Amino acid sequence: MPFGEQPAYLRVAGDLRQKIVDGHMPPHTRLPSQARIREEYGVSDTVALEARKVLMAEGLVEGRSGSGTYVREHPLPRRVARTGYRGLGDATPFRQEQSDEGVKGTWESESAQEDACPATAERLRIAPGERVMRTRYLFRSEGEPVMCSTSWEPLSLTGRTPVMLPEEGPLGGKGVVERMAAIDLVVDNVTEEVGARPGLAEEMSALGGVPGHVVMVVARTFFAGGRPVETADVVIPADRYRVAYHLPVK
Amino acid sequence: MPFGEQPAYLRVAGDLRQKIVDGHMPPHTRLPSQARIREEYGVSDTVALEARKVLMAEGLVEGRSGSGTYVREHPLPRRVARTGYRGLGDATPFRQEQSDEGVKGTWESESAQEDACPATAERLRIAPGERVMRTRYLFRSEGEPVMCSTSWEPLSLTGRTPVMLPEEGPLGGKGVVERMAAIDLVVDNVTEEVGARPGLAEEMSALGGVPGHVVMVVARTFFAGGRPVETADVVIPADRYRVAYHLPVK
DNA sequence: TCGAATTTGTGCGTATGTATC
DNA sequence: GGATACATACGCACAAATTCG
Repeated sequence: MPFGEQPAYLRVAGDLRQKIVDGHMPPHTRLPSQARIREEYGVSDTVALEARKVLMAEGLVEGRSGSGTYVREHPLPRRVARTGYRGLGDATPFRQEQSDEGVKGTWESESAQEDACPATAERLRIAPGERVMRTRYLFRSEGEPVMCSTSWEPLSLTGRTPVMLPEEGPLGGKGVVERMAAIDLVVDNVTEEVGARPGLAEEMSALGGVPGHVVMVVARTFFAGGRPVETADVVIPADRYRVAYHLPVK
Repeated sequence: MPFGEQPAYLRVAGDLRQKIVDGHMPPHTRLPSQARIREEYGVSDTVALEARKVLMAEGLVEGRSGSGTYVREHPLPRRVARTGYRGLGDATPFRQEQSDEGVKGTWESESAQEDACPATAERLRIAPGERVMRTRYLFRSEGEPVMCSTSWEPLSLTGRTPVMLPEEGPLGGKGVVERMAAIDLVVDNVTEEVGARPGLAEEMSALGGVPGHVVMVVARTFFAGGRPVETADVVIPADRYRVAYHLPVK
């Protein structure tokens, strides 16, 4: 390989990538077969294979054994979890999207008491093993599952109050801010930490994707007077959505 | 290959992975060399190579040419891009981290003029093809590359002013807010849209990873009086970092 | 329905360049 | 400089899946 040049398989991958992002090879187009690549670029079988592997790892194409290698759809991600928390009832990212963009949303939930695991305990600043209310959500937009989340609330705060179960009673489904207000806890701060990783098989089957697709995980914690009152992990498929924040400067 | 068995390279990779997560091979341990693997598992050179590639793609190990393949530190994700934009000079996520966590950071940059592509034009609310200043950054912390970004500023705002080049002149490297203040543009708002996807080969080689590792992309736009003055894509490896936001409620 | 051709995916052996020790 | 080790590259073989006549 001549001096200062990039490896052949990256050069081939780069050329094919260009044609994909340029639109010369729209989604569902079949890439040249390994043999064709070998001929067209004058490279070996190994180089053609490695080039395809790079594009597959990047999620741009998908190999179908016996058939070919195809350009995948790259859907325009929609915004979700638009923040600013400008009003009551904006408690979950989903309810926000609902109000912000007029999307009809529905959700299912399931609550149960459990002992706080160490990670949850640290986020809620309680002792590990203390009782918490865990609620799992699956949010849908027009019937399609779009994200799921798990939230935890310390029972030392909500136990034996009307808002102990997030989705039941007069304030059921109203969001953390309103529910906590009902028991004289003024939610005034929230932290969100956004991470990303390959989706687990469980999550992706619930969200209608395939394992290995990238998901974003928003670890959100609500505070009332410096004290954590709820924390949640929101799992969002990254190929369809973005998490948007709007902040003042200074 | 016998019936119902997984590929040899996955079997070898699985065995090595077990030893790593079990703690039998703690961080900084050197893996058996390709030749040793070939002998110990009775497989070919290719299989040993593919097995190492799997572990590298999973981020568990890191190959150092001429030296060996080493178990990587288990990366507890650190916070980055802590927001709130509480003060001047907090213009880039990196500079924030610098001030927030006392991390010594350095960066390289390279600026050039170009025509705005349609996507950039929309974000800056200018006409496609209008001239912009593009600046590419690679940020390092203690020598290690941690994130990279590309920013665009309309030359209709900064052209023929002392702050046209972000990293030169008296305000070079001072951040968007201060630089724009110097030409009487008061930056008062910022939007950040967080997405995630598999990293491209180019990005990951710059960031010390391999293609396919998950990255987060923060699309940030600064506004002055409702008008976009700078937009940037910040690429952050998701296995090592999280993007943290702290927001008031209401 | 069968079978041939194509294509991906896996696997083997080898050779060479280059970084590190 | 020499030995070691990774990284790239070439050429080949075969199984499984798919496509198509």
